[in-house]
Amino acid sequence: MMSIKIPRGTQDILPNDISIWQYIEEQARLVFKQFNYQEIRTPIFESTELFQRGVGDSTDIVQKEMYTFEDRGGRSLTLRPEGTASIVRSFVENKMFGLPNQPVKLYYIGPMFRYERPQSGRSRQFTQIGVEAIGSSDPAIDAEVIALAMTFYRNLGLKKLTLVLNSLGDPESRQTYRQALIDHFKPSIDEFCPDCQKRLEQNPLRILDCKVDREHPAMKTAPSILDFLNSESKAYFDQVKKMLDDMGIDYVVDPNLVRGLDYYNHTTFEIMGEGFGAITTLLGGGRYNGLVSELGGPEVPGVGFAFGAERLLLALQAENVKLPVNETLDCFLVAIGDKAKERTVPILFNLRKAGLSADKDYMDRKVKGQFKQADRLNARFVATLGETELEQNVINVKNMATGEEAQIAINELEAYLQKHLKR
RNA sequence: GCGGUUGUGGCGAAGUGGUUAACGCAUCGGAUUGUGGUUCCGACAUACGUGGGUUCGAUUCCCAUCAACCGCCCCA
Repeated sequence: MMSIKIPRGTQDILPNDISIWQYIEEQARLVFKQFNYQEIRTPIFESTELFQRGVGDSTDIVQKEMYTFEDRGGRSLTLRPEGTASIVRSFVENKMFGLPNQPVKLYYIGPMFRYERPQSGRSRQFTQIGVEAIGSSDPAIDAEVIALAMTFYRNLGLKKLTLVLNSLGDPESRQTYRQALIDHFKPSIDEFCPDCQKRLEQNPLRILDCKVDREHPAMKTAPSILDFLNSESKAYFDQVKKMLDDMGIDYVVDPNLVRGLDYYNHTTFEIMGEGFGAITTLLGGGRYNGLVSELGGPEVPGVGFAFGAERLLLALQAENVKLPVNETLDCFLVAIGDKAKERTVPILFNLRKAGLSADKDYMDRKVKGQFKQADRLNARFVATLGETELEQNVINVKNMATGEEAQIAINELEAYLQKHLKR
């Protein structure tokens, strides 16, 4: 019989690797706290319509990447492909626009799902960590969110980062720019790839993002969004940039930075880093002023970002960043003989009750094997109990780093360890 | 959705159209009848991704399929 295998594009995170995940989440929560963002947890599946309306029907995500299924009640549900739509849904549904604390500053950590061909830095289930600040259209909040992202990465020790910035302007600017793009590309659209031909009417901004036609002459002469920003949009963007300057955060402006999701306007940004061989997007975000009302709420602005934890791990690896994730065990109990083995059970339990991390052998190993096991577990102390110790009610304690040994009364073991584990 | 590479024990990795499929690591045991991270010796191990085909015979050849890795599209 063939054994059952893990679904395509998914991954087990085994105990050996879990500490780095816990570390990253811990660091993220720490920064979020510093910037005063609070955690929110929403379901990993939602009504399909939420993503169709929220993310946008013309996006690749909705057109070909969603895990959609029907439940027994005939409802169309979808495993969330991204976080923002769900957060905004929850914001509206729970009437968070009425809370006294505005803007509402939220973060989330959890799995997302996209039906795609798996490869480096891309799987069908992946982990996103993101933040949303909903309720304020102060450029300072855009800058704050970006600063938060950069702070997090810097804290972890990443150096090779590039912050890429753009503005899509307000709906009016975007509309005039859209028309300008259509006028610009229309004469030569037959020379473009089929995807771009579709994009011309659907979402001409995305043509700029096309890698296939990058060298086409019309691409190079294409108008820049920055020339189409009306005065308010331009002023807004200038303020965001100034605040980043004031905080000493470097960035490059890329007028071709068009994100794949339809809901963005004004500020958009990405953080590029060394992912896997090439430079890649580690994080993406932007402002989404129309989304809350699009999803049935009042006219409330928002801004946020999300990054992929798996890609972060790749970047940390690529930059060879060492993380402090050494797992140790306070004490390992070695027993010699059946009597000692029995006696070891309550001793172990007492250590654990006292708050120490401790373990013993369960594989009937010889003494040497038990010490090897202790070593593998990174035990700081090994307490050995044999016939001779048992007779005198003492136990032999060895410091594994220094090799020092001491013989102490069994009932003083815990106190002894507590004392020597300090420092 | 398209293209490339690969698929042998827990891991890594040789190899062959034909009786028992190398080796290394890991694990366990011994040297050291009660002490680890170094040595030496020994032992163990549900292995040729799956399904067909060719053949007297296939892990090896052919086809298909699945999966992994990488690239494209797009994105986290």
